[in-house]
Amino acid sequence: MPNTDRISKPTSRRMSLYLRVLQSQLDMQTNSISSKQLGAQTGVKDAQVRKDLACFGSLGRPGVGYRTHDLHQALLCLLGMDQTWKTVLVGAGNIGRALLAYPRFRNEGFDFVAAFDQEKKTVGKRIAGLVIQPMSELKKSVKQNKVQLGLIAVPPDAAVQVAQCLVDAGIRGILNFAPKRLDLPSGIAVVNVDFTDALEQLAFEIRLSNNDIKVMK
Amino acid sequence: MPNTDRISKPTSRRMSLYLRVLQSQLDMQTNSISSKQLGAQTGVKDAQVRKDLACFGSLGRPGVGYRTHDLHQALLCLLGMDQTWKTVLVGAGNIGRALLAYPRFRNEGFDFVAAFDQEKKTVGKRIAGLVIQPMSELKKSVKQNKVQLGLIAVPPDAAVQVAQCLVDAGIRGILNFAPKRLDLPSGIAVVNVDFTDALEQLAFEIRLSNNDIKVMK
DNA sequence: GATTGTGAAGAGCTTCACAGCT
DNA sequence: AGCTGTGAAGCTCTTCACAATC
Repeated sequence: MPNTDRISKPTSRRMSLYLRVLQSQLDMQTNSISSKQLGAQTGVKDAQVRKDLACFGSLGRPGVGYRTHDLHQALLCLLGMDQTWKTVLVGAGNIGRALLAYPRFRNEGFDFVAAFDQEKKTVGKRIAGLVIQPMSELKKSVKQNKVQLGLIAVPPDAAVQVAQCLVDAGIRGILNFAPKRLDLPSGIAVVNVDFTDALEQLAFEIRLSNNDIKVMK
Repeated sequence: MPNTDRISKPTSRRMSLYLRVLQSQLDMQTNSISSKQLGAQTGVKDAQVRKDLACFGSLGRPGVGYRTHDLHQALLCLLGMDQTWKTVLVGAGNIGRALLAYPRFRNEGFDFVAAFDQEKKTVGKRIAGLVIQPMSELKKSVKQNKVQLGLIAVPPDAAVQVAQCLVDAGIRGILNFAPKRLDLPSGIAVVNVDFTDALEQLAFEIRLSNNDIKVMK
């Protein structure tokens, strides 16, 4: 039983990285993995890896490392990948449709039970096995199916309203692809994925390495 | 002329948030904005906003705030949005096609000059005004067009190879949508966008707020 | 009166280094 | 010998608080 109080955000992000390494290692029949190896494959220092994994108690064995199977199980459980998460998609535009079809989501326990869109043209179409429903059905569907997660892939102006609707319907967490800040009650988890943000970071970093930021009027 | 030495990663991320607020404010003819207002709309404390903006020198006026126009210009410039970035897409699957069609990219100065895919079925198709080319053309095209940015949206196993190819062709930065760590020479900027990561963070946060992490064998 | 810019304090994260275990 | 777990040191980021400015 991990001491979750001490798991910081940076740590939980790295946990995802460790999990990914473990998943590729499991196929290869490796019995153990050391903090050094894990670190090398994730770009993290070995001491940091050990600190991160300390929340699992004494999982590693000195002189050997961590049993891959046990560590994999522990990470799956910690990151909530040992259960199925009922999920809905709101917004079936280009991005939304790509997300619906993203095979990795289904493989990792995210079960899309419904998808919604405002456009009459889109409603009724079948994508990745789901028929797109009108927004008017959203609240009812989330409640009835006890959906826990919502993916928001609508234009920024609609995002706040959609989020509120999901929260009213009893959702627990939102993955937000709209470039818009969602100010939701505590108790509702929000993770933002913002493509423009990411590209701006990239442009900024390139300029930094160029020593190129001079023009500032 | 900002002192870029002191701009930390957390700060540059928030700069993107400030820029977004400014862009919506500009339309509304507001002359000035205070650190308090900026903070309220981004979820950042006012003192933090002022510290972040300190790299621009004395841009703000005590008692008044920051002139929206000047701040907007400064942020555009800092984040590299005052120029056009020649960009290629590698991988024209569901995600790749959605990215090509994402209108925000074009609006913010990212100019897609070419797109590539391995699948013969996909090559030759026209998406968002671009004809998908075979991978064999990638290196030549990047060199000839002096492309600076690459978007990688290929399966994880192919990502490393594609990245190497882009680097060899002289690219400056990579936005990586493949769930795979890219270990590239310093001087090449990499920003990762990992959907599975994001969903794992969400699942983890929900469990945290549930106080639900008990089972750990 | 309102707001900036910033030194100093506070909080948090990472790295070091080593005792202790296998 | 090799590796973990961890206290302590070092570093970075955030928040506070207030003099200076408009």
